[in-house]
Amino acid sequence: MTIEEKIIQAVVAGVKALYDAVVIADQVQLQKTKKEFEGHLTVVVFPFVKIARKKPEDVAAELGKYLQDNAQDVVANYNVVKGFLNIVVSPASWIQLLNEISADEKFGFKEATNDSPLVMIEYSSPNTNKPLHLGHMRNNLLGSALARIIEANGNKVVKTNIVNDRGIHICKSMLAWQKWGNGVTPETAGKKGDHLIGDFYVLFDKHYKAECDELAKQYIADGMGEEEAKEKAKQDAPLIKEAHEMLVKWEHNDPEVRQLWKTMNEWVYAGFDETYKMMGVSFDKIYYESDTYLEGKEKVLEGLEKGLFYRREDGSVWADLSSDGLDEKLLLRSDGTSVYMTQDIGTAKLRYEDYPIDKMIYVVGNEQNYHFQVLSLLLDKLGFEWGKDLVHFSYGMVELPNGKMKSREGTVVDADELMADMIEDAYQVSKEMTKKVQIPEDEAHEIARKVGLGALKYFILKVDARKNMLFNPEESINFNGDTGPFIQYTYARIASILRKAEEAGIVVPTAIDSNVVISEKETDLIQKLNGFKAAVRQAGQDYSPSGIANYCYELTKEYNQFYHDFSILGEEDENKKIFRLALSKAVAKVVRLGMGLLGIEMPERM
RNA sequence: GGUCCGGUAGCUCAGUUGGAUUAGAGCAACAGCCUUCUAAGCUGUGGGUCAAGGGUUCGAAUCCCUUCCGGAUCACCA
Repeated sequence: MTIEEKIIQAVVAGVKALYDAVVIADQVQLQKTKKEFEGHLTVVVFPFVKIARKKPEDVAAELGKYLQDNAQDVVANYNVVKGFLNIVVSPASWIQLLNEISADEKFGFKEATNDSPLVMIEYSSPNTNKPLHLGHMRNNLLGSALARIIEANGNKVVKTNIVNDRGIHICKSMLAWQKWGNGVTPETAGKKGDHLIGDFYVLFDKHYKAECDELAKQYIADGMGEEEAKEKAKQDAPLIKEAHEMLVKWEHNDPEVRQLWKTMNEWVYAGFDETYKMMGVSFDKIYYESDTYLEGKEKVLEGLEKGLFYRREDGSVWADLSSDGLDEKLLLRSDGTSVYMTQDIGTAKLRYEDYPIDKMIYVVGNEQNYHFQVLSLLLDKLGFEWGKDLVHFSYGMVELPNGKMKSREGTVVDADELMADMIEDAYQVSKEMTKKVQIPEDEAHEIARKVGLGALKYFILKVDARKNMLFNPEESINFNGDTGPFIQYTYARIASILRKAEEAGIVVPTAIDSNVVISEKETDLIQKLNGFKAAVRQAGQDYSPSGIANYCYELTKEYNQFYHDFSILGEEDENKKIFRLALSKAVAKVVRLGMGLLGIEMPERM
C-alpha cells in the first residue's frame, strides 16, 4: 500500500471513529503540502465539517491526533492551518517508497492482460502528393506518444495509418510529371520521392494558376463579372480538366494511369518511410484509401435498406441528423460515387473485420471536429459498437508568425529539413561546449541526433494538444530551460555519476536502509518520483502527452536543484552516499520511462 | 447566423477532479555562482485587473450565465 493509500484509509477510519459517519476514499482530498507550510501531504477537512458539526480547525486537530495514534508508521507529525491538516510523513516511509520504485523496472506502467481492451489508434494519414510538414509532425508525434501512453495504462494497442493515396490531388502531381518531368526519378534527381512528387504538385499549381488568370482575363474582357469569371476559369482551365480525366481513367482501371500511379506512390512511400524512421514513428497496420473507398458504399446502401438513411430524387443518399442536433449529411453523390464520409465508414468496416476493436481513437486536426461528430453518430447507427464512444483526439494547428501553414503559398516548414536542421544545431551547440572528455565523432553525431530530435519533439509535445501552437522558424528551438535537452542533460549527468560509482566499485543495493537520515529536498524528490504513476494514469485518462512532458520537466528541475546543493560521490557518510545514488538512479529511470513515452531518447552523455 | 474550441507576464506555455495572505515555469533583460559528481546547470531582481462583468460558496484562473476578442466548422472538397 502506498503512503497516500495508507493515509486515506486512516482518514476514513478516523471519521468513522470520531464522528460515526461513513465516507468513501474518493471523498478524502489529499494533496501535496504547499511549500510555505511544514509537512508533505495535506488533508483538506472542509468536506467533513458538516458531518462533524465542528469548526474546521477542530476537525483537523482531532483527525490529526487520530492519524498520529493510528497510523504511526507513516504519520510522524502533523499541524493544522485553518481547515488544512498538514501531515509530516516519517522518513522510513519515504525510503521504503523509494525502494519500491527502484524495484519496479517499469514503475508507473500497467501491463496489458488478455482481458485488456483493444484500442486502435489512427494517426498520420498523409496525402501522397507532398512531403510531410510540421503540421504532420505534430500529428505523428502526438499519435505515437498517445499510443505508448495508452499502452502504459494497460491496454492493447494497434497503431494504424490510413493513406490517402487516390484522388484529384495525386492526379495533379502525376499529370505534371508526365508533362514536364522528362522521365525524372528520385534516383536521377537525387531527391527523396515525396519531395520530388511534391515539387510536381507545386509545378502543377503554378501552371494551373497561370491558366486561370489568363482565362479569367479573357472572360472579363467578354463582359463577365470578376468573381464569376474567376470561378469559371477555375473549372474551365485545360489543366484541371485533364487532371479530372486522369482521375476518371484511374477509376476505370486504365492500365497506363494505374501503372504511373503505382510507380509514383512507391516513390512517395519510400520517402515517407525515411521520414517516419527519423521521427521514430511506426504502425502496426496501414490501410490505403484506394482499397477502402468502395467499401463504404456497401455499408451505406445497407443502412439505406434498413431505413437509416434516405434517397433523394436525384439519387443521392443522405443521413438526416437533425434529431441529433446536426444537419443532413451527404453519403453518396447522385452519380453514386463516395464522399469523404463514405470512405471513413468503409475504413471502419474493414478495421472492424480485421480487429476486435473496443475503442477507436482518431488523431486528426480540430478542423474536422464536425466530421467526427457526424462519423460517430453514423457508425453508431450502422451498428459499430465503438462508434458512439469513438474518440476524436483533436489537436490545434501549428501556426507560423505570419499565420497558418499553407502549402499552396509555400509557407510550410518541411519535416525532413526541420529535423536535419535541429540535429545540426545540436551538433554545433555541443561542439561549442568545452568538454573535459573528448567524445568520438560518431558518438557525437548520435548524441546530436537524440538531442536535436529531443528538442523538437519536446517543443511540440509539451504544449496542450488542443491549443494552436506557434512555431517561429526565425528563432530556432532552444536548448536551455524548459526543453528536451535540459531533461536529457540531467539524465546524462546522472548516467555519468552512475558510471563513476561503478568504476569505483560501489554497488547500489535494491533496498536502502530505512534509517538513513534524509533531507527535505530528498523527500521532495521521492514524492515527485512517486507522482509518475499518477501522471501516467492522468495522461491516459485525458489523452495528454503534454502532461507527461510537464511531469518530466518538474522532476528534472527538482533533481537539478538537488544535484547542485548536495554532493553525491563526495558524501562522506557511506549510507547517505548509497541512498543518493539509489535516488539518482531512480530519477534517471523514471525520466527515461517518461520521455520514452514521448518517443524521446536519452543520451548516456552529452 | 448555428455549433465547437481557445483568451493566464513583452514572448512561449504550466496550473491535476474548485483549496491555503504572495497565480507558477521557461525565453528575453539585468545581477551573482565553475581549483569540487557535466555551467545545455544553479541562485536572485524586475514583469499580471488570470479578456470583461455578474452568479454559485467557507474558498473561483478553475463551475454557471452574459458580453468582448481570436480560431475552426456548417460543400455532390478531402
